[in-house]
Amino acid sequence: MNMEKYEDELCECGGRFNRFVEPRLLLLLREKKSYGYELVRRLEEFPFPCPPLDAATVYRTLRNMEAEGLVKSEWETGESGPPKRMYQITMDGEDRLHAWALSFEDRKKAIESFIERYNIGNNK
Amino acid sequence: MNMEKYEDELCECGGRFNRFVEPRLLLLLREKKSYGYELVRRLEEFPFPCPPLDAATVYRTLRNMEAEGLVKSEWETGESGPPKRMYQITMDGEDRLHAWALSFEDRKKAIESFIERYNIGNNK
DNA sequence: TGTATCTATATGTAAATTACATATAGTAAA
DNA sequence: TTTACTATATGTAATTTACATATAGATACA
Repeated sequence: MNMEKYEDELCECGGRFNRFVEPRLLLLLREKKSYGYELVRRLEEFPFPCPPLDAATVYRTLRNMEAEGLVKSEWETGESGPPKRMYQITMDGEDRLHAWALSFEDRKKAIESFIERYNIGNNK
Repeated sequence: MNMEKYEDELCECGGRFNRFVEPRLLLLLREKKSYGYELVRRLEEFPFPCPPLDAATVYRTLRNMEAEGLVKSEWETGESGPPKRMYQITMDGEDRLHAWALSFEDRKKAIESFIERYNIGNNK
């Protein structure tokens, strides 16, 4: 654990990992079809206290999700700009999103209980 | 991403990583001095929706935390049983715990907003 | 025309977190 | 004496994410 890095950049987001890339992408794609470049920016709509995800992570996660059958894609050539790989959510993807939502309820309770226990012993 | 594994074992805890080992250990050690073997069991007091952490992770995390100055340890030989490495939290550790608590507030809000946005588009 | 910027996707590599397997050794109980 | 419990530790692998870099078409602008 390199904690200089941790302290400088990451403590404000409550840990480096678990940025919830998959559930956020699934939720955005349930709302409408989209593609990597756009999703990078739409991910910032969520008030996750983290710096923006880099594009590489988003592109790679989408490809992995497609390999699992959570989303599917096809190339779309518009009037302007380079072609986009358009993604849409599948039924398996909606099921996975539902599982994420359920687990988030539990996680919320866990965080609340941590905060409460922290406050009990806090003198400052 | 190996999602067979994910689905079988991990979806119920909202993701494999970010088990919050460090903040939970810091909170337990602020309450009282303790040692690895005991902490493994005390970690289960938290209602984190996850399977228990294995001992190896706890021992290794404690050593890493000591290398960062968040805790300090000394051997303690009791009347019975093998000697224990007793840990206590340092001032740096208390500061880190405070930073964790603050970030947990943000994370709670992020999770709430995710759940809310999920429910808006949910028809089931 | 050239060049810089924006759009868009992709791969290589490394670091950080955690899981699983295994090793060691003293102690207690059957 | 064999088994189980207490207690710590290391090796290795999988998973998630960060950072660097590459490619290439489209657009703006000098």
